[in-house]
Amino acid sequence: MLKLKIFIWLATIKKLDNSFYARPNVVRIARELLGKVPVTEFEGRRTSGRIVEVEAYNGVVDRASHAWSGRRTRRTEVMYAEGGTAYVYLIYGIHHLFNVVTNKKDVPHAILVRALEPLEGIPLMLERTRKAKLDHSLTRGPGNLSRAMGLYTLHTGYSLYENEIYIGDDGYKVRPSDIVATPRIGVDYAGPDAELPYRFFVKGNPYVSGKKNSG
DNA sequence: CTGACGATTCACT
DNA sequence: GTGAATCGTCAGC
Repeated sequence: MLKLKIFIWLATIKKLDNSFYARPNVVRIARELLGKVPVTEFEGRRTSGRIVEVEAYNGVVDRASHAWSGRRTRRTEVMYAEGGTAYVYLIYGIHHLFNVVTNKKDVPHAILVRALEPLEGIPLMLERTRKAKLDHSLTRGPGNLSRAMGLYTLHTGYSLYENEIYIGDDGYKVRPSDIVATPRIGVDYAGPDAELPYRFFVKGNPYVSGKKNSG
């Protein structure tokens, strides 16, 4: 019974494509990513989960963005790629953060995926994170979820239109009344842009990071 | 070449 | 609430 359900779900999940990622409004795309399903499949080992928290980074006009004022370095170069490209970078020398590049080539928009609810491959996620049993910390917070999904800096630049890393749409819809917008976490350096309501999460979901779920 | 530091997490008080 | 972990990146010399 469970196997049949999984089979049907696998057959119905549909990869998000360029018509989703290439649009101009990164804040809107971020909100729409809630409920979508990132999938990784490395060497036949598959993990996936449903997105419950994201943050939008609005390119050159956003002081919180790595691409603010057109900054273009070896690390951030991938942000200027076409929408549907993975941007994974290392922070604090420890954590790998998974982002999705949006908009067209040369417009460095990106969305940080901050939390998800695990779906497939939970045993593999536990193995990767060296956790003994499932709890909400498994995929809560951008560092934790990247580790659980097996995403590291070596994956930066990967296309999300291939089969190793992509984001699927299985038709699940988050109720608009359950979506909360707050300022982004950890961007105090961004001056007035630190106040922008570019973080979105699913109200009450236990995998959402932050102290009170409310920013 | 050097030094400061980060879109975080976790253990500890 | 505070501080340590840990290293690639980047600005400045």
